[in-house]
Amino acid sequence: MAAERRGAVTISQVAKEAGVARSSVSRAYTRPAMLSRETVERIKAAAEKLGYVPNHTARALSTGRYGNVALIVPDVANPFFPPMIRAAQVEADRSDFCVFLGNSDEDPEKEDQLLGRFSGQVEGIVLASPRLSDERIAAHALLRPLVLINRDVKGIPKVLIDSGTGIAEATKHLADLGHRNIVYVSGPSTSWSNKQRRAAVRKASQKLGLELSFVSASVPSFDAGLQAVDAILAKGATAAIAFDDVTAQGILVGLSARGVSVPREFSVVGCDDALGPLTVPSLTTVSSRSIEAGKLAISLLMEVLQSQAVRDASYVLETHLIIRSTTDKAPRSR
Amino acid sequence: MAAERRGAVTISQVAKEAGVARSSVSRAYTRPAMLSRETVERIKAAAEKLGYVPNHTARALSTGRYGNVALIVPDVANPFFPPMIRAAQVEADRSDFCVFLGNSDEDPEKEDQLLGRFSGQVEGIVLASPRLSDERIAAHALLRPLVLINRDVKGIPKVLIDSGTGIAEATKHLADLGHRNIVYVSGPSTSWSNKQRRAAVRKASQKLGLELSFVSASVPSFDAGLQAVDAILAKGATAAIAFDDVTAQGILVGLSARGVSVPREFSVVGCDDALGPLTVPSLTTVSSRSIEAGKLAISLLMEVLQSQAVRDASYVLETHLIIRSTTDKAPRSR
DNA sequence: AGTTGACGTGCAACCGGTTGCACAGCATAG
DNA sequence: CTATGCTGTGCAACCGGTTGCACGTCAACT
Repeated sequence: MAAERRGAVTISQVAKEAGVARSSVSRAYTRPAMLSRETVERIKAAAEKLGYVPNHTARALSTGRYGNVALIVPDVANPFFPPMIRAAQVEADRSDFCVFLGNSDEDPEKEDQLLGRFSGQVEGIVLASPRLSDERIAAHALLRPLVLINRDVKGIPKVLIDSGTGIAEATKHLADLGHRNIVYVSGPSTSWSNKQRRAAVRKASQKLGLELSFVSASVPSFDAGLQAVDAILAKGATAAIAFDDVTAQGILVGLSARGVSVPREFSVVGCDDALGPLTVPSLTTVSSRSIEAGKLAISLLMEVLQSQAVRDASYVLETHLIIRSTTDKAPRSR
Repeated sequence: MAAERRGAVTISQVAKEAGVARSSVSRAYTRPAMLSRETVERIKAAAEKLGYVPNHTARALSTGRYGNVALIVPDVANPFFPPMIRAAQVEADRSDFCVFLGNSDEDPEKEDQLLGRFSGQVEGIVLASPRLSDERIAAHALLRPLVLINRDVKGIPKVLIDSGTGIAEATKHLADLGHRNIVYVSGPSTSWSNKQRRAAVRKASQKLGLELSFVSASVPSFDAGLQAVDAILAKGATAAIAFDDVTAQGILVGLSARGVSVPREFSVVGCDDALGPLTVPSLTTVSSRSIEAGKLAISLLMEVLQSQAVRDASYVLETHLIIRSTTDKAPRSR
């Protein structure tokens, strides 16, 4: 057959096989219209026979186009991200790009490092829910085209999931059910989404005359939710809105462990619809649109790469409340 | 302060500035011992002054060392994989490698494509739970160092999570609880893990004199589990062992929707411990060790890259049963 | 003093593609 | 029948590094 000797088939081997110059092989792939139909066919046939695959690295060297983009997320294991990652990957694939995935472990410094390491080998970067400072983000954006998800830094293109609308609906929903005293369980302090959600719940509570208090779960995780339960109950509230679904699930399990029945005695609302109907009882939450966000971020990045001009574009995706089974009428007394 | 976007500083500029040959600049970075202390310093100073950063891509082209590895999984969104991905990434980082992540969507053909696309820009590949045929895997292994997770192809290094031991324990556990008729809900037919688990449950059932039947959920997902419930109940069994936790969770929710109480009326066992204590009731399952597998696979790959010799190494990780709350005594009658 | 060899450096070929330019062949226009 | 213009192809330089080999220098050893 073909394709032995330490790795891949090169353009030269294909050229020899097809009896043409190397440049023609190259053109058969990059500008087939420049060649006669016949020649292109012959070259493709030879390539096929030998199992030729163009070498991205070599191409990148001469064109400056790497054909790679990077996606950096704070935590792959957080169910909010995998669907986004997948969508981004599919979208990148459509433009024939490969994706580097980086995981910052919710650590700004690690994020900074990853950005540095990647920027030498990709054409552009999508930074999802960054924990990094605005200044550092802006600095990196100078070196490489950058698109943000859920972060608003001036002059940098971004996709924002506006959970504010959904959170407002959630607050209203709780008020309608008779809750007068609620808790917002906040996420990472450097998270734009957290700030936004916090602000939205505060504003809506004021408007509706609800008593609102805060409990902090600095990292969005099941355990953080679990550990926040005592603090939540101490506030004397009858309902909680959590930063995200994962935290909410921790709260759910923590409440159950303390014998507090949901939704009879206590209502819980999540955010991001990352768990779907998987919890028991199934979680009332705010839709997330993370799939669209991933897709959009990549296509935005592709646009930026095409047009060179760094457009200061923003896409805002609105959200809404999804009512399932963890919210119900406020209990009579507490 | 040179070095803006396009016109990055090259080795030639540094060479000129320092008054040496390009090769010396190169050596100042790769083999400083070959040069006199003085020359190295002069070069480094010039580089610093111009803001030189070595070009990763160019280096890769001439050395064949890309500094990248790829990790391909069937489904990022399946909770079994993210911890593994993270562990792999951390381990790769230790050797200063970047990770490309590929998602095959459980599709052998997509997997084949990804392998082809990546192999041009990485030094080695870790293929987790592949759905591809042995032949294709072997073919790719010829082109690039390859390490498998949960797949046994002769002559290719691999990390296997032996869920057989855990599954055997699970079967015994059910038998001890008085179950006489159980179901194994199988996963993807091309999955090595599935074959292994299926074989283990069959063997243990025979030994213990249990009646065993099979229901197939071709893709391991929540929905597939949900949809398998009718078939499971039709078998007249009192307990089910599912291919994985995600499927088990679907089964759990499906049973609950049909008013079947777990574990009072029906027992369920998952596999992979991907969900931890997150389900309600919390799932009895088989430990997975996916984190170790990810880490091990990368370090194995690094060894292979170092030693060139393609060692036919296998690591086998044993598993055991984790008893939580979805298994209990078999009901009196059914 | 003449050899030897280690050391430091430069030359030039390569890695696998891309691309500006030259040129041959042929059809059409003058 | 010669000018003109296209079309299709090849040549060779280039992208930014790495590396085998050759060469010059100088100290140490016969």
